[in-house]
Amino acid sequence: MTKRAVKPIDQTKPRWQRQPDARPDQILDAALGVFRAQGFSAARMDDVAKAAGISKGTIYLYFNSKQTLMESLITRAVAPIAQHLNVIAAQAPDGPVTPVLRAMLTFAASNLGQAKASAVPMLVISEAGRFPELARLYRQQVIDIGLGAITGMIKRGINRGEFRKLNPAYAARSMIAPLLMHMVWMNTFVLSEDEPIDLPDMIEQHLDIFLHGAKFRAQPEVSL
Amino acid sequence: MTKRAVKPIDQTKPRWQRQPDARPDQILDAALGVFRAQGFSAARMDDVAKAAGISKGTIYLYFNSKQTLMESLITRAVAPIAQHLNVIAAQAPDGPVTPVLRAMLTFAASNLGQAKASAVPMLVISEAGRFPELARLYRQQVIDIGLGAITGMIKRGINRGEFRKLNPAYAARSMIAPLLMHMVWMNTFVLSEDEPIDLPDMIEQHLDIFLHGAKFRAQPEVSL
Amino acid sequence: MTKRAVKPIDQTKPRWQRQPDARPDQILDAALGVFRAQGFSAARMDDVAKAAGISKGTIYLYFNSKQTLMESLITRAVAPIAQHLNVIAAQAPDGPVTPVLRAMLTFAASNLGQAKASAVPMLVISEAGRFPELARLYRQQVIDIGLGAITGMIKRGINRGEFRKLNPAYAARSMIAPLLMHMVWMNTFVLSEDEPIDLPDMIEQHLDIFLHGAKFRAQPEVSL
Amino acid sequence: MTKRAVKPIDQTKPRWQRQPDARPDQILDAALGVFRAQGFSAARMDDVAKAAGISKGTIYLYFNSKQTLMESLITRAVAPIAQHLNVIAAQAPDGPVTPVLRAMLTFAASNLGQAKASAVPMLVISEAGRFPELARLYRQQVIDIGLGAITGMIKRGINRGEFRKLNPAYAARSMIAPLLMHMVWMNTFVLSEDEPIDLPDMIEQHLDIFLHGAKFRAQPEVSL
DNA sequence: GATGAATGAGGCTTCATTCAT
DNA sequence: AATGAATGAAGCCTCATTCAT
Repeated sequence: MTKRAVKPIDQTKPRWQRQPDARPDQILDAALGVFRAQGFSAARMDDVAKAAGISKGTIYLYFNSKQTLMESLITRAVAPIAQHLNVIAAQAPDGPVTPVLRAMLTFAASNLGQAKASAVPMLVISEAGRFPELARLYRQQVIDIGLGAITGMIKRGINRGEFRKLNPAYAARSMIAPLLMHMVWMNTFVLSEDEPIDLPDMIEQHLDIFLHGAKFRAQPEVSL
Repeated sequence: MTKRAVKPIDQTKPRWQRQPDARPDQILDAALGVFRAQGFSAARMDDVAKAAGISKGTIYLYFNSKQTLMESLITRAVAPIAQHLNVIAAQAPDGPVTPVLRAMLTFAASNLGQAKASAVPMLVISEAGRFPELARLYRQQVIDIGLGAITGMIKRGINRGEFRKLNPAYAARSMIAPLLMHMVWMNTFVLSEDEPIDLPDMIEQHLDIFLHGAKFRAQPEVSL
Repeated sequence: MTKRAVKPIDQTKPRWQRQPDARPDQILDAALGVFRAQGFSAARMDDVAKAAGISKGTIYLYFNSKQTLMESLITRAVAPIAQHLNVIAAQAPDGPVTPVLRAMLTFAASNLGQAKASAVPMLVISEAGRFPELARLYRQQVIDIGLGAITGMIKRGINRGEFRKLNPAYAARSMIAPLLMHMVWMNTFVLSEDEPIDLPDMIEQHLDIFLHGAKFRAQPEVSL
Repeated sequence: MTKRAVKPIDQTKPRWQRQPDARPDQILDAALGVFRAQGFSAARMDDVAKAAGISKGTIYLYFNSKQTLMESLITRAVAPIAQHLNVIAAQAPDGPVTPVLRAMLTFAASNLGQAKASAVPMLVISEAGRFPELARLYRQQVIDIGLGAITGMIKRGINRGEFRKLNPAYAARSMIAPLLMHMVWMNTFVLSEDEPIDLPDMIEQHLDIFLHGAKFRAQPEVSL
């Protein structure tokens, strides 16, 4: 009496499929979407289930609790990023650092510029108060490595005389900050009527400003 | 949401109207602290009451709901900032924009560098999914004005030939991004064992890089 | 639209009364009734609340959990019994133990014979698997003291030559067992069509058998 | 309870009918162990399955529900006991009843003294509130017959002048109560540090007391 | 027959909100 | 105005039961 028999064709399909291998990722993807849209606390497990196309109980076959879901979400995101950052850092050739830095930031931008990729860091930022452990994990596994690679490259630039004498940690922040800002912006403040931001363009200009501004200056101009 | 008891507060006024006496501010201060520490959803009205040193029921004499509390919190923060930014923008003198921009960013940094001042924007960022209206309000009342002032100043610099031809909106982002990043950092990723960041120092170096990198270049160097 | 206005007279009564002092006992009484009828696990907090004439949430103002409710129930029952048993034991006069034992069992019977008084021990028996701690508490606070007093009295009877040489612990069990059995019986196996058992009569006869059977025999008859 | 799928089991037979092969007994044995340890409600079908070394779904090939499992458990236990009691009662020879009663109680003790044999009656006692039907079944098929046999024998003893004039129903209770008490004790209140109770010894002493106490007395002693 | 993944109703518990005092 | 006891809707989670494999 409650079932609608809209498409008799579908009656041959089973009500559900066994997918023990695919489920965890399927659930995590759904959770990511729901958590992003509503925040962790406000999100209901029912919504996650619905988004994943399964029943509420099934989630608990794969994750012990809502918290575990959140933790797994972040852990899952951390691993590949950390790995990739390490690869990039290891492959940096000798020679001028400017093109390397340009490549690094461009790569990061092409990555975090996508809504899905930035969802996890945004969750980390939003829920850091509730999940300090995960914030720490993300920091150590992702940020420290990424920011560390950039800071190291800047140091090398300074040593080579390519850049003037700068605080490399601060310079690294100056360099990547627009990327973080863009991430926050797109997830928080962007309005539908806004003129869209072309991230590659913005990053290119930012690099242009930054790299020029950072390079060695024989006689510093006065009075900026 | 379905029931709303009649409250002595004048319903025709906006809900975030400041009450004449000190209670509302006392409550909002408490709420800010609790919301920051636990997130909006996880925070309990009991905790807010305890932090304010009053009973739970008393909160409802001044605010209709938990949501209203959040809304009032952000609205209360918006007004003075917007006002102040307007004043600064209006007072900008003619002449070189570089010192003006320097002053603007330095001022903003000295402000948002404090934990309490950054609490509200962090809340907005964290709860944007749940309170898009408030994110919009904050954007329009604070960000658009602040970012607008900076963008305008950069435009003027371009027109004066002080800066080279840049996309001013992007340049403004390049300029203020480290400030936002610092805010996020301090509220999310900072660890107790970190070497502390000296915000004024960082901003000074950032301005040095940025303003040099942005200024007019007779013959652009090739291939950075 | 949902409210029935059956008796306009009652409209003057408040929907609920503040009774912070009376609540805990009120709730425990209700819980006892519900647990007895349905068993602990099968009982729903809703039912307890309904039986207590309050809302479900109110229970949690006074008890942390369903388990706590159970624990409090037993703890509440233990205290007065233990106390009373101690008093009786202390007041036992010197001289023949037979009348003392008779008084003790008669008292216990008049007490545990009532359905309400036996509800807690029956709960303990039923839920011992789930709450071994509570069974231990009941054992030590009630049984050990009560059984101990009887055992001691029997020992005295043996020493005085009033009883023959018996294992006092076993004899004590022989003596009180019908009481326990009656308790179990009334809560488990009694049928409406049964001829009712007159507990005082039964106990009297039991005492008659037991005390005669236990008393000193000059020359034990053979071959029973 | 609302839905019941068609099962290959013949629905016309009583639900507790023993299956031809070994599976049902295997499951019931497992269920008995789990129910005893955790109580009926707290026990999970998963645990029963694990204890039986099969999967959860398999249980439902043999039993329609958790309730049915419980029912079958008790029903299975009832049949052989009732049968055996009947045999004993039928074989009682003429002549003095005292040795017959002694034999009956000793037999019962040697039986119920074992943990496994007492598991079912303990379950009945614990879950009587939830399964009054089964309590009634147990009462009628086991207790009424067993207790009836003893009561009858006592009556005969009275008629023969072996015992004095007693209420036979009460006397039967006086006689068997320590056995029930021992069962409850071992399943509920026994502590590891207790001096162990030697059931045969206790029963022997109890019989000694009881049978002496019950026998005919020419001139009743005064003032017990 | 057997399995165990999947379901979904239902319980305990929390907490924003109400209201008698 | 203030309190805090009381409410009740709603969410997380469990687990008996079903069903595709």
